[in-house]
This record gives sequence, structure tokens and C-alpha cells, in this order.
Amino acid sequence: MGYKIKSRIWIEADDNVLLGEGRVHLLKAIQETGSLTKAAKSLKISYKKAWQLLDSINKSAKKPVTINSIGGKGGGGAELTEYGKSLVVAFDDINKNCWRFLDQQLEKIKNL
Amino acid sequence: MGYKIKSRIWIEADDNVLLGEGRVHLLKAIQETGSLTKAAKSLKISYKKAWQLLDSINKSAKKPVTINSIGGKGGGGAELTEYGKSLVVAFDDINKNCWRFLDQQLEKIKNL
DNA sequence: AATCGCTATATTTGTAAGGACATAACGAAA
DNA sequence: TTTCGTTATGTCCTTACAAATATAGCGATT
Repeated sequence: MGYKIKSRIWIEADDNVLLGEGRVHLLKAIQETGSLTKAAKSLKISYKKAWQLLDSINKSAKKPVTINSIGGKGGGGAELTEYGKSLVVAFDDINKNCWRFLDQQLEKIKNL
Repeated sequence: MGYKIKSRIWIEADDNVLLGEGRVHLLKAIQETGSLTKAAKSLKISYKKAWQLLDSINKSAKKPVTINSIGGKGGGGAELTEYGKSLVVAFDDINKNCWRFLDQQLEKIKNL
């Protein structure tokens, strides 16, 4: 079996993490479920952790990434802003490009 | 202040980690000091951790990465093989290329 | 055979991250 | 004004991981 190259990328703003793979997963789950509680359950992480992640995202982003509402019909909910949606798409795109780039670079090591 | 993109890459062999940034640091320190004990001290990690890392590296690599000697003049020591040296160089090269690539990709997010 | 500095491990101790749990606050709707 | 399901937060408790410590073993040199 040959070598494999793997990577993890993340985006920071003012030395705070804005987006990483886990955070993007969370945003996608919010987009699908419309609720932070349901998103946490679908990812099998605690609500507290999910809330901490989302709070950190919104604090470090330049524009709001989600809009959270407390109370009201259904008890409230969370949804992505347009900015949030485009961040998710852009992150996925960069990540995939990175994988392709690295697979190509790995050839340098295979023939040593 | 704008966004920054960061990354961490590593190479696996048979689902075991072969090389990552920490492991490459360790190999470089071994190369400079000629001893695992001194390398651990220079990186301010415990000898145990350094030894576990090196053991894991040598177990997952196709060819030996270091040659370790016990006892004898000076009590022993550790040094990189030619293969080990070229792995370090190749990893650094790929890592730097990855940074450049990602910085360029980040532009997609800056103008959202 | 005694010494020395190193590699090679096991065992114990400490610590920080995460999970479980509890609870407050909220606003629409009935 | 009561109910409901959610967001928002604090507190405790556990548990996985890292550090510290201890010790065995090695072989050239003296």
C-alpha cells in the first residue's frame, strides 16, 4: 500500500478560528434542519458544543453568518444568511481544490 | 484585519501517520543534535513523547528513517538515514507549496 | 568490572476538554 | 396568561490525553 496525503484547512480572523471542517458541517446541518438543537442532534454532538461553535463563528465573522431567533412560533430557530451560505460553498470548494493539489504533490515522495 | 487561511498536512501509510509537522520538527532536531534525548529537550517535549513519535515513524515507513544505537561511545545516539533526510526535505517543500496555493485560493472568500 | 549517557519501556500523576445536567429567557399562539 | 420548543448559559463531573517519574538494559571506553 502506498502513502496517502491528508490535510485540514481552516480560516482565521484576528487569530480566532472562523471556519474549519467541523464548523462547516454544523452550518450545513443548520441549513438543513433550521434549528441549532436539531443540527446538534444530527451531528451527534452536545447542544452546548454546537452553540459554542456557532457563537464563535458569529463573533469572528465580518458579517453575520446565521440569524437566531428565540421564542415565537416553534420556539425559535436558526438559519443561514446569504453570506453564511456563500462561505460554506467557498470553503468546500477550496478544500476540494486543496486535496487535488496535494495528491499531485505527493508524487514527489512516492519515488524516493 | 482580513481573513487568513491555515493548513496542516500529514502523510499516512496504512492508516498510520507517517509524517506531520511535529514529526518533521523532531526529525530535524535529531539531525541537528545526533540524539533523541537532546532533540526532545530542544523541542521541549518529554523524552517519552519523542520516542513514541520516532517509534511510530519507523514502524510505518517503508524504509528506515533513523538509525538508533544503544550503548557504546557516548551512550548511543540517533541519526537520520538518507531516506529520512529526503523525506524531511520533500515534506517541507510540499507544505510550502500548499501555503502558497491556499493563499491564492483565499481570494475567493475575501470578496464575498 | 565499573562507569557513562543514551535508548527503551512501564507506571503513576496531573490537567484540560468535553459531556451531562440544570435552568433562565424569550415570543408567538391558543 | 399559559403553553411550547427553542436559544442561551452556568455548574459539575468524568474521561481521554499528556506529563512526570521510575527503571531496565545496552555496549564502548577506561
